[in-house]
Amino acid sequence: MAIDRRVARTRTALYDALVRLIRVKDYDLITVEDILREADVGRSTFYAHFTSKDELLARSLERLRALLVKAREDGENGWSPSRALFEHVAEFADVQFALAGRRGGAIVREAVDEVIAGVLRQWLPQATDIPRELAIRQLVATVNTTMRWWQESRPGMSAAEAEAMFRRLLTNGLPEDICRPFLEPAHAKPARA
Amino acid sequence: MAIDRRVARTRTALYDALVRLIRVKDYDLITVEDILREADVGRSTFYAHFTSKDELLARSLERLRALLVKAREDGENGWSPSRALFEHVAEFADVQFALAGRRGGAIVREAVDEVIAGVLRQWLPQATDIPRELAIRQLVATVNTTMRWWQESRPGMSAAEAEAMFRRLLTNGLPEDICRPFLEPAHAKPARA
DNA sequence: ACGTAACCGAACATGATGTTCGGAAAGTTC
DNA sequence: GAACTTTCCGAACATCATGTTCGGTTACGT
Repeated sequence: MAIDRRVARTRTALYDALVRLIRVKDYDLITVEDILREADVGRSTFYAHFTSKDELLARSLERLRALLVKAREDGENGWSPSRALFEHVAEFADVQFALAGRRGGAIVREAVDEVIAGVLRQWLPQATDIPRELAIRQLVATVNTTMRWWQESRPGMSAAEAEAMFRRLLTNGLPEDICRPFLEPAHAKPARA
Repeated sequence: MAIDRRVARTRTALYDALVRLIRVKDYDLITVEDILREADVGRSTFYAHFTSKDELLARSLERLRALLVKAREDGENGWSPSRALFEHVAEFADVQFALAGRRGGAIVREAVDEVIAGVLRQWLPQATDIPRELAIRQLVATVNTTMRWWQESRPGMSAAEAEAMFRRLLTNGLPEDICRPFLEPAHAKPARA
């Protein structure tokens, strides 16, 4: 009693269609009808499987979760999960678009964050020093930040380099001298720039 | 030739209404009509001032920008801009709601990030070590992460404590031992590398 | 007090969402 | 491969939010 071929077909058609569209236009400007047209699926069929576009997105991100889990289990190329993630994004660099758009980008990033946070909750040990949930969120945010910066400001950079930047940011933090104007009161300041 | 009282009145009425609503319901479930009702403003009037709900949000966040700039200039209480920001959020703790909601939360957070990034771009010096834009984004992301964690997981914590946590995260980064499962391949399981 | 600019609100066009339903077209089982 | 079951289709429909228009009213500035 396996799953009906038709449902599998329909669903992946929808997943693929969404991804294809997301590369080309801001997520929240994509209408359900766009997806229907792209996937060549009937309207009522869509709502038989998903309650909304957002649910489709969330469900289609199961693939990302799977990729992360697999990357850790296989240890392919001796890569860390972190490295695997960056390499993956390098391959599908057009996803940049998904993370870029203002309104839509925020929504997609949020969903991606949730997936990554999910796997990290299973992987990371109890923190000794810092509250665990905070550590997880910070880690996720740093991934997100680095990726976005990489894709937007340094699209030429290799995945390896980007990942190195990420590690540094994550485990060293930011140099204090850069942050000073935010972390210190304004007094001891020479001339205003 | 000052600004017509009516326009000032209308605008602040709309700003206030939006903030009031945002505390109570997810940003993207708020309709323009909700805002109109809450602010007691006519439909056509709204569109005479703003092109969309999102623009209203962005413009109303001018207040936040002003607060940050002022906090730095005054150096009130000898507080750093960072501290001032956390204190401010403590006062209006209900804003937590704005940052929480999934869809709407992501949008609001994005808009807030943009404001903070904007002021930091004027404050932070050239980075020696790390690309400036990356540093800015990382700083903003860390503020965001800490705030959210504070409001969601440790609502009782004082602004001072939360800000201390923020500084630590920002300038020290995360302890490596926590991150290991993400940064190392799964093989090298035995402790120590 | 007068002229002007802003506000109101109802009406309208547009376009997206989500539901319903009968019939066609798989798929699955024996 | 026939019978039974599930899914898919697609058109029609109700609903709701958006954004625009316009004539009439109100309140501002000088």
